[in-house]
Amino acid sequence: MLSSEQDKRHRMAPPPKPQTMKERILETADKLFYLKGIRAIGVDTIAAEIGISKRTLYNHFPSKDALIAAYLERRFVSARPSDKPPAEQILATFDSLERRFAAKDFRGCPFVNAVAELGPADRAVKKIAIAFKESRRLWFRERLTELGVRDAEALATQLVLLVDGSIAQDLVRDDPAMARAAKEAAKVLLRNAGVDVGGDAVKQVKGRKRAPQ
Amino acid sequence: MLSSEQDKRHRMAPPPKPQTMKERILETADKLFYLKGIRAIGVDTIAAEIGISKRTLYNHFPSKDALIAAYLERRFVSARPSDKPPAEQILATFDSLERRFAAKDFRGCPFVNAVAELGPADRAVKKIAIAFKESRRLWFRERLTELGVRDAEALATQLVLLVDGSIAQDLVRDDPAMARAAKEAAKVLLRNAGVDVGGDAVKQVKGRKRAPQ
DNA sequence: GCCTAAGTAAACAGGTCTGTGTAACCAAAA
DNA sequence: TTTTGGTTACACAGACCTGTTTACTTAGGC
Repeated sequence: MLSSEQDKRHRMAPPPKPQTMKERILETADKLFYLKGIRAIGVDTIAAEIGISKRTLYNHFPSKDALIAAYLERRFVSARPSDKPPAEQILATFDSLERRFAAKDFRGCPFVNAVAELGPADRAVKKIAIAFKESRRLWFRERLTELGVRDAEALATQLVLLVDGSIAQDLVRDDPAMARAAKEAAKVLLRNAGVDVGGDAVKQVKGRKRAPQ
Repeated sequence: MLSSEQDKRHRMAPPPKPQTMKERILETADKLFYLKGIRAIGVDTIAAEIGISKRTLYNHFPSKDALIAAYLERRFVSARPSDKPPAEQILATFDSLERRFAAKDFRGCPFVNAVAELGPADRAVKKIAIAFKESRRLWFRERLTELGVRDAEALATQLVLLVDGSIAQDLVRDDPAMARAAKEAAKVLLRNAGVDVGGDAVKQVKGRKRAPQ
């Protein structure tokens, strides 16, 4: 007989369930952990927020620790490649920071927060936090090397200090201007290293010259 | 144990007591809150560490929240006056940071940690954290003004970013070199503002010149 | 000697947390 | 049909938390 009901395989539109249960749990855990704090949120709260039973949550993650680890790993997204010139990419980092600060759901660096909350004894958390910080430092270093900066290693570290400093300051002060201050400081440091960041004369540049933009 | 003398100091209190019970509670709370985290330490643990009953603790502090507030206020020590030239004072800040990073009991900024742990909803904690950050910024600004720096306001903010950035980085990486990196960045920023920090030519200085100690 | 203040010990109330156990349910697959 | 697997609802264990209560002890000051 011809089926009066629709083909079961393509029956419903994705809107209600576009993602798997595991993803839904992770997404909700991310939101709550980040916004309210890892220790402040219990697994009950997460399950209730999604509307599932706690048992289901534990069917997907063996423990809260595993959920925390998955949360941090999910936050560890690598930067997308960009075709903009390296100096612009570096400075754009701070613009992006400023935008994030302005959002009302910004609550500092999830990795720093996790280490602060869970303490240094939690090796798993610390390990991924270190990996994240190092990856960002390497990202800066790569761009600086591209720019021909002599001591890219040291300058990358200094830029990272500005990033984390502005994040910490914004966390307590809620002042997106911290990102702009960091950007200005970064410009000075870059200029001092011979990078052309526009707006001012440069002491001396390594032989290679870059076309503006 | 090594604490036979220390024990005496606590036990056999000479007429002018070396410290009152309230101070002992605060000192212990400070150590544990800072090292292990505020949420990780219960009042029982603090009382047990001192060897007093929980009731005694509650006789001195009406609630754990009050103890937390007292802990943070105790951490809020203002800098001692110094007769060294301002530029040296500023740079010495980073040397002091490096020394603190090297100590094994360093665990980041207690105010940032408290905000990260307790969340933005805890207004009392956030308030004192903001006050502390602002006081440090003003300390920098004062010295910069003394040095005749034009935009002391902006530069003070940038120096604060370096301080907090190195603290955050050291918290996750345990790398005291972060303080040195911050110091080098600070030197560049100061030099750029016309301050003589030694070791390099200065673009242009405001009329006032300081004797190099 | 007596009184007061402070501390001790231990239980307790009422709450939260993580994680498990159990029985029922429901839909799709075999 | 029966089976299977994911889910729900709910109770529960065991631990820990803040804060209180009760009853007892101790040390000085009068």
